[in-house]
Amino acid sequence: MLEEIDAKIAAALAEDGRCSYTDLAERVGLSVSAVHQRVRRLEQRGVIRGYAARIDGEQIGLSLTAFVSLTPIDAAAPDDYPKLLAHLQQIEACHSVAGVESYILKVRVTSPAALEALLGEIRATANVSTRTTVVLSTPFEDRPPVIHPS
Amino acid sequence: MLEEIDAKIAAALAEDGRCSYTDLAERVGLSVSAVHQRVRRLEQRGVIRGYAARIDGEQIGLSLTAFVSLTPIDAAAPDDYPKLLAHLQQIEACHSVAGVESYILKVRVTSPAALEALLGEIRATANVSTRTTVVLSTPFEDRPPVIHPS
DNA sequence: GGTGAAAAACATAGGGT
DNA sequence: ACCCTATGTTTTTCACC
Repeated sequence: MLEEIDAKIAAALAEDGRCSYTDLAERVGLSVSAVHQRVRRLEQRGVIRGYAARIDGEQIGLSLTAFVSLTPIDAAAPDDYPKLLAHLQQIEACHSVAGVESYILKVRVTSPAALEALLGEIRATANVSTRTTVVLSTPFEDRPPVIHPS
Repeated sequence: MLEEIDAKIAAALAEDGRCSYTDLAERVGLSVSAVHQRVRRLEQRGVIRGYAARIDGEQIGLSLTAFVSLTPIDAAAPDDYPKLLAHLQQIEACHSVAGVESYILKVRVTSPAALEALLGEIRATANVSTRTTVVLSTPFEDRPPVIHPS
């Protein structure tokens, strides 16, 4: 949880990751160096885990997004699936979930053929059965979180 | 699709959104101004849609993540659900999907009570039934996409 | 598309309150 | 924790190839 000024800073950077310290300082009413110090503390504390350009998948040929749910085939512990799957770079996210299935993956690929190949690799790597939900369109995504103070 | 140098630049910025033009220039072997120009073109073309700080949800009190699937209750066209739902800031992403359900939302809230309240708002706003899958842990998330040239 | 150089803006570290 | 100042870097623009 964040104190009010830190919340404002984090919110501003979540929205515009390249916002200058000078801008931030004006917005929150502190000096540039005070803001700089606060940002570094937010980074050290792990509140800010890094910065990223938001890339449009379509424009770089990743036109197919899907959610893939995993169900273990034998009763082996699914605890290390993430480690097994991490090398597959088409997997953008991996969530352990409560429900009939154990994990939900979000994947992005160039084509149905690439999806088929990826699913094969996932099944082979982790010994799971998969259920895939294809994304048709994405009205919005990656919206910055609401950051409330205190 | 991107030409080789643009692909390198986009990949570098996807990984570190605050990477300086000076650094980028060294990596790709061009002058600072050439790189600057290319980045601006990538931004204009919409390949780079912005920059964001990666915020750790846990650390700002958003300790509960879930996927919410929507099924329309009457046969009304679900085309404008996204517009209806956009004002709910706890919804981080909204995907239209192929499958039994029409949409998948990714939501982040502070508590089970907040999730309950949010689901009520979603149902009331969009006239849908919901199916919710709670995230237990997230081994990885927001990994930068693989950007291949050409 | 690309370069290089100059001006303006910014980041960063140090010392003081 | 914050402010101010000084210094080095980075961003940005522009004239030219």
